[in-house]
Amino acid sequence: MITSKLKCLLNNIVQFSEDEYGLIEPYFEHVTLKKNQVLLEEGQPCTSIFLVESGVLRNYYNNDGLDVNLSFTFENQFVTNFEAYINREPSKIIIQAIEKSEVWIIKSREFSKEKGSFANLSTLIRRIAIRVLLATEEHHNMMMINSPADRYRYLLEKKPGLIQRISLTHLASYIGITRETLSRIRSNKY
Amino acid sequence: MITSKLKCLLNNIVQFSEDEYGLIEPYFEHVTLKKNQVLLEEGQPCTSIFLVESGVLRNYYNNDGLDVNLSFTFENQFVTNFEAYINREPSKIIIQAIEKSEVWIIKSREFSKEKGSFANLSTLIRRIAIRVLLATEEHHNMMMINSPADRYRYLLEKKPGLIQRISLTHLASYIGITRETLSRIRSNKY
DNA sequence: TTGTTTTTTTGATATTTATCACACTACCGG
DNA sequence: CCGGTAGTGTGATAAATATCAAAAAAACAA
Repeated sequence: MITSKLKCLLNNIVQFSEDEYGLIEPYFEHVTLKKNQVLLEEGQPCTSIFLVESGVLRNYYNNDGLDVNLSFTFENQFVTNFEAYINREPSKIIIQAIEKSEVWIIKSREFSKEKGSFANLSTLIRRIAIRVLLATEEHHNMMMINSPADRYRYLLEKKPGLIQRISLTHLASYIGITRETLSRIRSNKY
Repeated sequence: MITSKLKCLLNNIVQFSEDEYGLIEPYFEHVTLKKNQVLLEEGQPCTSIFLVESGVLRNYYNNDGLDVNLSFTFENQFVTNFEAYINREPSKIIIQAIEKSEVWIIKSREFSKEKGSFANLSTLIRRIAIRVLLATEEHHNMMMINSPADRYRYLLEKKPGLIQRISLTHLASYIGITRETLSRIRSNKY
């Protein structure tokens, strides 16, 4: 069921009519995730885009038993694994709730045939794709900052919410350093 | 003038009719760049997508006088600065030819009004955007590999063409290390 | 060719970061 | 309130990487 809250979120991106909401409704599913529950598993196909209504998702992959965090998705943000989504490959990445989260699953792969006859839906997916792209690019540019301490300071300035809500351990992997080093950066040892 | 070579490149992405080529022709411009010539300058708006017909482009930004290389674009590949393109901001990045290059400038921002009435064009731009996105994501994932030596080995295996055609200095900045360190990695000092 | 410039390599040293081991703290359920 | 567990901080040491300086090699132009 498409709630008024969801409509409000979507209307920020594309204006839908009530008739259109009726048409797209079957492709929206609402789920509640417990802390640490996995939304997209490694090896699974990725046919959906996820929209976080509340809570936080962690987007990571596992490298020899070691987690590498790629992104965190907060309220009103979208996430998916584009590589798996576009190329119809099994996902190499894992998406997990790190707090209790309310998430909308947009099963956009399923209505791809209908998109041609439904311009607004096509526009919605395209705009979401661009948002996800820009978020990836931003993290990418952050990672190109040579010193880890500078990367942390960049986040402090540009993404204070991230620093507040994400644990030191997760943040360290996101910045590309060890827990210990981030702990020392934080206490101004460097 | 839309050449048969360009048609061949575009047909890999979307099938256009001869009539359609007539319509989109005004938005395609062919340029020849000398070595080191700049295609997109810092601070300029970015209203085009670039398609490399021959040669190589370097996509980088300048950080306190130091170049940070973000990507290299080879034959048949597309590049643009999405952040500037989408948000209509001045570009923070610079695109430069590092060899003599033949490039198509696709002035896609200019025909955005016509896109609605021209589904194929819309599809072309969307598919190009996805290609650029996936390339960015791939570099991003490469950068998350912790050790620079492993990043180099990854490129050796997955992108041998890159290693062959890009100078050590440019590669080092792309991998995120100094020239000297890359030189030593290459001669197996580590 | 020759000289000039750019790029790459090498060495010595300083700095940064990882690793390992363990102490400390905060939080949660019984 | 207690005890367990997950998360964070600290110290000592090893490893990786940057920095600086200079030589060697390669590319380029006259």
